Amino acid sequence: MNPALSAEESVRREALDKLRHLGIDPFPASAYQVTHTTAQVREGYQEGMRVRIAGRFMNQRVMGKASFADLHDHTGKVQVYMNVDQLCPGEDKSFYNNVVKHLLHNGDFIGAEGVLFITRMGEISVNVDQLTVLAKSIKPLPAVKVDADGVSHDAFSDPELRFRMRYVDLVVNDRVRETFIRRTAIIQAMREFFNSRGYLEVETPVLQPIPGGAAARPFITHHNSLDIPMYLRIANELYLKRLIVGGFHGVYEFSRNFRNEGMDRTHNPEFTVMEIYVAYQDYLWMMDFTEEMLETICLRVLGTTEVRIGDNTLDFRRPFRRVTMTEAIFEHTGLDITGKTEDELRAFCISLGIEVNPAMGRGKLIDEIFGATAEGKYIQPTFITDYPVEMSPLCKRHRNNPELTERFELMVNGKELANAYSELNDPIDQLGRFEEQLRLMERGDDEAMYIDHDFIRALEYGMPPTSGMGIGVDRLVMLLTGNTTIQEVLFFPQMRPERRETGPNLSAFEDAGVPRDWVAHIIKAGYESPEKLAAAKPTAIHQVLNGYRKKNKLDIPALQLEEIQTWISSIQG
RNA sequence: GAUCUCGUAGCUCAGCUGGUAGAGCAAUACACUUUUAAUGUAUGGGUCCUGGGUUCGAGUCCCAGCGGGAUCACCA
Repeated sequence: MNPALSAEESVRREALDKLRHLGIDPFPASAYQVTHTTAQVREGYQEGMRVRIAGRFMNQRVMGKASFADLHDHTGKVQVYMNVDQLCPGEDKSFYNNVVKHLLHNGDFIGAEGVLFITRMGEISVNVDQLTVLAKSIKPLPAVKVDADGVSHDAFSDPELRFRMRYVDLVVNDRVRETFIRRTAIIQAMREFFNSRGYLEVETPVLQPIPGGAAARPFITHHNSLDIPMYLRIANELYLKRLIVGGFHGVYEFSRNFRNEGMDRTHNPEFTVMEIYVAYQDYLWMMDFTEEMLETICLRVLGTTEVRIGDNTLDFRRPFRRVTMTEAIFEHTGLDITGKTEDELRAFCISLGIEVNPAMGRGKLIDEIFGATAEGKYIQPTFITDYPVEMSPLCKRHRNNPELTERFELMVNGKELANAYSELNDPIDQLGRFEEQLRLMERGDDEAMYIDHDFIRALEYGMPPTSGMGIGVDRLVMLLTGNTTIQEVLFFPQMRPERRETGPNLSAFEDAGVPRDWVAHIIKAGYESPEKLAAAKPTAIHQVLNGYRKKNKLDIPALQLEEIQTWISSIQG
């Protein structure tokens, strides 16, 4: 009877003790060797076959001397049938009557051994003759029921609780487990696609002295023995290019990146990007490669290139449409940005109702126009190519137009999914672009990039022509699992930490000599702290507590007045 | 960071213009040896997020805080 526990939790804790009294360890140490998964039972059914399975005991249906329950394991569930004569062939029926009917609870892990049969209702079941408690669950799982049509009743649906307690979410919501299995399948398909072409998976620093490779606010930490600030990476791009300088012809990394920015349904402070760099290739090749990769992943993981998301059906079948940035803006606004000055573009932005400020250069203004008018319109996979040079400081200038770059972004469902360049490998141009970023920073652009002099030095030693591509893994998983929030595809999305419950301090009572058994009752009786207890008259406490004991039929000795006086003098020190 | 919105039993939710805290599932007890959202009968379970305020009286109205969600902004 701890006031911090719900009635159900108390019942389960009492069941622990009762099991121990019966000589059953609720948390046995020894391994339990299963012979089948529940899926193997369902698929390889043979009447009379003996199986040993293990999993969570769920949704028990007691019918007197017989009962049913579902045993859930990582492959699904199978029904177990327990009747008193099978489980207790001798005179002593107490295992069935006590343990099975009263001391097992929803969510307990059990092992079950028995023979297979099919019930009158036509369900494959295990007629259990050996049942082993493997681990008690002392907190009740949400009571989700799924009916014959697969409809969930009383689903565990509160997003806060689901994301804070993903372990519970995974147990009671099957779809969640499937989403994460598919996430891993997508990543594996991608990895196999790269490996089959001979590209090398690598690892590069997460802790970086300069947060380079992208424009974003970093998380800052401090290295004690070097006594310098360190940054969690916002990107790994500059390190992968160093490896191309070093002679690898193709490298890729699944990079967990960290950005100290807002959180919403498509942004988490840490997120995963797959970046790949291939020597001697350009962005045109990379478009072909990206199409092929996505088509392959879809076929491998989904068996089709079509994906339903919301009201849209996306098709990842090659080839994807290719549109230049200039064409895209013309298509959606009627404006041809070719040759337009910064002032003309700014005026156009204002006419579209886009907020502008003096820090915005020509490239930024074009990007704003695109973002406001065109970006959301590309539902089917579409490559947007040839971005203005100011927006792309790490990208090679376009072979036909020095104001543009050889860059593409892949837009899917109105959002950016991938980003790729013909990588800038001219060290002098690269330094100039970094210096331009510095000027933007001085103009007030807080997203401009830092200069990484070691990276410049690497380029000075020579980097082959290279194309690189980055793809948002979380967003890809969202698309291929039909989810619209990033939290649904991350096991543990970032949330504000829970406030620690500042409940009554139980040990403070024990320190004052109050018997352990009494502490919870004393709090429940209204004395929330030792100080409150000491402020009351000992005779009154004596009467209240013994009255409480009698009313609640507590199985602990009645209190003597002297004991209470001892506590109080102890509290008062 | 801004705006809107939500916070009631273990879970999902009702609770009207302020008047004794409700349901289903879950739990407990009993009955029931092939049930399956098992069923039937009975019982227990609440700091109505927290703290102030208005009021004879607040789950309900007001203010502040905490936490979530949505929409923005920033970004991928």
